[in-house]
Amino acid sequence: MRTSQLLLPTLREDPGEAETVSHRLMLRSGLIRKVAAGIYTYLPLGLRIIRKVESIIRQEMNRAGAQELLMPVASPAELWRETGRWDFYGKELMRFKDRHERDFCLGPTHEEVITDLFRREVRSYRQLPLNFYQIQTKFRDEIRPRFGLMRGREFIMKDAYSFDADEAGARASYQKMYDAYHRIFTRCGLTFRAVEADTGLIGGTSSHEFMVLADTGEETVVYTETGTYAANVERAELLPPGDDSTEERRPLRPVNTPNCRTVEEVTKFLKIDPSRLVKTLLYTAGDQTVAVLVRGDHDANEIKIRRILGVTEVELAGQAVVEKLTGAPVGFAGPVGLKGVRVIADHAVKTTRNVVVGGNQADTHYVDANWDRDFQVEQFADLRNARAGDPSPRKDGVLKTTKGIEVGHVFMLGTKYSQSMKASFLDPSGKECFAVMGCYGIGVGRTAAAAVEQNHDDKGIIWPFPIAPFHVHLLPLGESPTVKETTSRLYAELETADFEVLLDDRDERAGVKFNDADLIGAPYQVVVGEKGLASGAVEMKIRRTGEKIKLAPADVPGTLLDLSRAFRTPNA
RNA sequence: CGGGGCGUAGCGCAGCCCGGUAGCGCACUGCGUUCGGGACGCAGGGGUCGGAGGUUCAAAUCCUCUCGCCCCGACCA
Repeated sequence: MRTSQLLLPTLREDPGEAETVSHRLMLRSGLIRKVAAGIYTYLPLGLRIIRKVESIIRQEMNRAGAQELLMPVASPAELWRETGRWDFYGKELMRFKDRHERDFCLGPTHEEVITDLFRREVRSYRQLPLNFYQIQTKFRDEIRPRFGLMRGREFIMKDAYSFDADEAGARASYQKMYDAYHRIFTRCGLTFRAVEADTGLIGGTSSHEFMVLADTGEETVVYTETGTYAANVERAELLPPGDDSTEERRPLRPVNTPNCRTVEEVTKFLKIDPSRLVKTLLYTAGDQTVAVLVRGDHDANEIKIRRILGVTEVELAGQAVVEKLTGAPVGFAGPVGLKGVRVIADHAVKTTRNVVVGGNQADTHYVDANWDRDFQVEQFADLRNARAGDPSPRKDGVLKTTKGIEVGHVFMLGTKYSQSMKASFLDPSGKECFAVMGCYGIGVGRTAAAAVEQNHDDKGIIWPFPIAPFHVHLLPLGESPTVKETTSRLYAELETADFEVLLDDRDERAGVKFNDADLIGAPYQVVVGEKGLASGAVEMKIRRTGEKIKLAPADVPGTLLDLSRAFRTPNA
C-alpha cells in the first residue's frame, strides 16, 4: 500500500480530547476519529488492526470447535422480556420503536437471540455440545464512555455461546474457551492474566476476566506472588480474620466531635488510626434500608453487599433517609442505639475492639464501642474490597494489587437462560433437559487499545507483529532514480515474501517520514536513501529496540523473514 | 445522574474579567530555495467565535436558556 492512496491523517500534536496513551496515539496515528461520545469511525489503518485481531480470534475460535454465525444487531423486546432483561438491563440498553410502535433494542449482548435459535433448532443430546460465535457490533449506552476504543457505546465484540448436555460438558466447553483466550491474547502480543470475576449483568455461576496488565486499566486486580490466586477486587473474597485480640474492653463513652464527619476528620481529631474506627454506611435497596459496618480503613464493596442482601441494586441512602433514621446529620450515623434497620458488618468489625462509631447525634461519636456489648449485628460477612497486604483466600500468601484492562470475559451461565427461555433437548432416556450454557466475550477494539497501552514509547506505537497494520514501513528519501528503483524493487520483493508493506511515497522531508513511521509503529522500517545506497546499503530499523542494521537491498527480505519468523507461525 | 472543566479556522491554543475592525502556531494552496530525524522565504485561502434569546449605539466578551464534548465517581468487552 502506498501512503498516497491511503487516508492517513497523522497529527503532530496531541488532540485535546484524549488523555490516555492509547486514545492519544490512536487519534494521532490516524487510526480512529470520533463521531459522537463513545462512537468512532475506524479509518483505513485502524480497520486493518481490527481485522488482524478479528482474524486471530476467528482462527482460535474455529480451532476450539466453535462455529461462526452472525446475529442481527436489532432484536425484538419480546425475547428480552422472556428473560426479564428488558427491565433489568436498564438505561444501558439502547431501545427504539419501529414504525408500528413495536419495541426493539440494539443488542448489547446476545444470550436471548442465540438461546432462541437453539430452542427452535436443537432437539437432541446427539447434537450437543454446540458452540456458536460471532464478531459483531454491540451497543451499550454506557454511563460514561471514555478513553477512545477502551469504552465505547458502540463497539466490536466477539461473543460466543456454548450449549452442553450437563455441567461436566459445560465445564469442558468453558475450559476450551479459556484456553483459546490464552492463545488469542498471547498471539496479540499482550501481557495479561486471567482472574476470577463477578458475573454482573450477564449473570451465571462463575466467571474469569482476562486482564491486560496496564497502569491505565480501569480495573483493580488482586493476586498472590505465587500465582495461585488472582481476582478482580470487586470479586476477591476475604476470609474472616482470626480473633487474637487480647485487648481489654473499655467502657463505652460519648465524645464531642465538632464538625467531624468523615473518617479522616474524626480520626485526625481523636488522634486515632482509621482502623480503630467503624463507619456506618446506610444503604437503600428497594424499600429497605440496611446499615453496613465497615472499618474506617476499609472500602465497602457494593457487589458483596448486593449479594448478601439478595438484591440487584443498592445505593447509599440520601440525606433525608439518614436524618430520619439516625436523628442526626449525615456523618454521625452509628450502630449504638440505631433502630429500625438491619445491621450487617464486615468480618473485620468483629475482631476489632474498642472502636469509634458515630453517635447518632450531631457532633458526637462514641469511643470504645464493642459489638458484642454495645450494639447488635445481625450478620457478619465479607463486605469490603480486598487491598494489598490482605491475606489470600487460598492461604497462599499476601495479596498484591495491580491495574488491568478487561479484554475478555468468560462465564459459566448454567441454565439461567435456557430455563427462562425453555431451551431444552431430550437426553438418551427421553427426558427433557435444559441446556447448560456458557458465554464468552472479547472486546476487539479494546484489545487493540490495550495493545497500544502495553506497546508504545514517547515516539508512538510499537505494534506487536501479528496485529500490526503493516509489517514493514518502506521509507524512500528523495527522488533520485536509484532510490526510486531500489524502493520499487524492494516493495515488490517484500510483498512476494508475504509482508504487508506501507510505502511512504509522499514528497516529505526525512524527518517527517521518520516521525510518522515511529508514530504509526510498524515493527520494521526500511530506509532507502542515496547516502546509504552510495555504499550499497539500505537501513533497516527495528521499531521496538531502535536497533538499526545496514543491509544490501537484496538481503532485506531474507533478514526480515528471519526476524519475524516466530510471529508468523501462529500455533508455535 | 451528581461533582469539576471546555466549546474561537482542519488540529493545538490566545483573546472573554475590563464590550469597540477576530488573532497566533501547525496544517492547507501557489512560486522559489532546501532535502537522512517534524526546513526556509514570498504570496495566499479558510472562522455565522457550539446554538437560541436578551441587555447595549455596539457582544467572542455581559445575562438567560439550550446542545455538544472532556475529566472524577456508581456500570462493562
